[in-house]
Amino acid sequence: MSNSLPTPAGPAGTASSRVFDHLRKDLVGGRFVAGEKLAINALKDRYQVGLSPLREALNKLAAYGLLVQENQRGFRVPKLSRDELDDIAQMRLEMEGMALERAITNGDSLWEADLLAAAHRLKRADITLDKGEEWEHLHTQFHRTLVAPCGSVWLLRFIEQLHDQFDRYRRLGPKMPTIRQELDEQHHQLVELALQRDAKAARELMDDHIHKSYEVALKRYQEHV
Amino acid sequence: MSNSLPTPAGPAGTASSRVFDHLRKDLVGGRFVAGEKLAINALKDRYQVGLSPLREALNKLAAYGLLVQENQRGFRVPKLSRDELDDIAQMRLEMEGMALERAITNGDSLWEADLLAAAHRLKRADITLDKGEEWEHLHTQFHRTLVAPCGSVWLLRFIEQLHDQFDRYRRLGPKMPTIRQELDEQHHQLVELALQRDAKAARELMDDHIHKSYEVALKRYQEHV
DNA sequence: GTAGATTAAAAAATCGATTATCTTGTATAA
DNA sequence: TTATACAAGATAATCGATTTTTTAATCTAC
Repeated sequence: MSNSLPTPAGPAGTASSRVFDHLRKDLVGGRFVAGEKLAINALKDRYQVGLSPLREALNKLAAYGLLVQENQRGFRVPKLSRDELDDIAQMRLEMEGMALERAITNGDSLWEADLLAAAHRLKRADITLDKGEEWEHLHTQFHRTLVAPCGSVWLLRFIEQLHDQFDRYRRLGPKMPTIRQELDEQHHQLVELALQRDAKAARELMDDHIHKSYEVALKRYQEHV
Repeated sequence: MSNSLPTPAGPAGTASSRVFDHLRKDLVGGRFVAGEKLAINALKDRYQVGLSPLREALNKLAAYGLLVQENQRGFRVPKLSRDELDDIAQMRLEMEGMALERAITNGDSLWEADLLAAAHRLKRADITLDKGEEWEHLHTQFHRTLVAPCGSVWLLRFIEQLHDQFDRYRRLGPKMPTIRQELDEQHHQLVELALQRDAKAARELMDDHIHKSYEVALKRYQEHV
C-alpha cells in the first residue's frame, strides 16, 4: 500500500494531515458550495490550524481532485455538472466491475470474513443510527472491502478517488428511504454472490447497484441546481 | 478540464507550481534514486526556492503518487517493484485500450489533424535530436493526443498518472535502439488505424505497443536492481 | 556484550510577518 | 455612456525564524 493516500491521521498525526482528513470529509459531504472560492483565513479559524499546514492540505486536495487550484488566485470547490457525474458513474462501472471480478478470483477466506463483518456493521448502523457520518464511513468501508483483494493498488486508488467524487453528488440531498432500502439489500446480495464466487452475476449486480446510485445522485443534482 | 492537474506553469507561474513541474519531470526521469529520502534543505538549494513553496509542491506530488509522505518523517521517492510494474502495465492496457476505442468513436477531423501533427513532430525529433527531454515530451504528447477525445476527463487523468508511473521504470536505463524503432513504427500504425476508424485493430495494436514497452521497462528494472 | 535510557544533533512541521498579486471601487477621458 | 487608468484594500504566496519530533550517538545497568 506504499502508494495509497495516507491512512486517516489519529491524534498523533500532523496538523496538516488532520486538516486534510477533515477537509476531505467536509468536501465529500457537501459542507461547501460547489464552485465556491475558499477563504483561507476563514478556514484557518474553522479548522483551528495555522496557514502553513492548511495550505499544504489544500495543495494535496487539489492534486487529489477535490479542489481546483488556480495560480495566484487560491483554491475553489470544483463545480458540479451532469457531464461529470455521467463520466464518474461510467468510470465506476468499468473500474469497480473489473475490481470485483478480480477480487472474487483472488479473495481468500479471510476476505470472506471481512466482507461478512463489513456488511453486518453496515446493516447494524442502518438500523441503529440515523444515517450520519458513521453510516457513510461504514458504507465506504464496505465497498472498499468488497474490491480489496483485486490485486491492483492502482485500481483501488482510482476507485477510491471516484467514490469521493461520486459522493459529492450523491450526498447533495437528504436520504431517500425507498431507494435506499433497495440499495442496502443489494449490499447483502453482493456478499452472497461474492461468497458463491459467482463473478459474472456479482458484476451484473454491481452494475445495477452503481446504476441505481447514479439515479439517486442525478436526481439530487437536478433538484439541487 | 477543470479537474486536471494544472498545465505547466510558465514564467508567470508561482514558485510552488514551477518547482512542482520541475520535480515531477525529475522524478519521472529517474533523477532520484527509488526509495531515497528527500533532503528538503538540499532540494531548496537545487531548485532555488524557499521552504514553503517547496513543501507545497512535495505535498502535491505525494497526493499524485510520485512521492510517499510519512507523517513526521518527510518525503521519500517510492520504491520500484516488479509487482507494481506489472500492475501499472496491466492498468495501462485496460484504460488506454478503453480510451482509444472511445477516442476513435468520438474523434473529429480536428483530432485527425492533431494526431498527424503529433506523430510527425515525434518522428522529426526522432531523427533530428538525440532522444532527450524533448523527445520524451513529444512522446507523451503523442499518446495524450491519441486518447484525447475519449470523452472522459477522469479516464484521461488516470492514464496520465499511469504514464508517469510507468515512465519511472521505462526511463531507468539507456535507449535500446532496436526495440525503440519497432515502437516508433507502431506510433505511425496507430495513427493509420485511428484514421481508418478501425477501433478493434487499433486496440490490439495498442495492447501490443504497451506490452512491448512493458518488456523494455521490465528489462531495465531487472538490470537496474 | 546487549538492552534500555539519555542526550545532542538533525530534520520536519509550524508560526508570524512580509512581499507580491489580484480585486474592487472610484475617477477621468473619450 | 463606456472604457481605461489608477489607487486602496484584500488575498495569495513566500520568507525567515521557532517549535516539535525524530534520529543517531553515547552511556549505563544488567
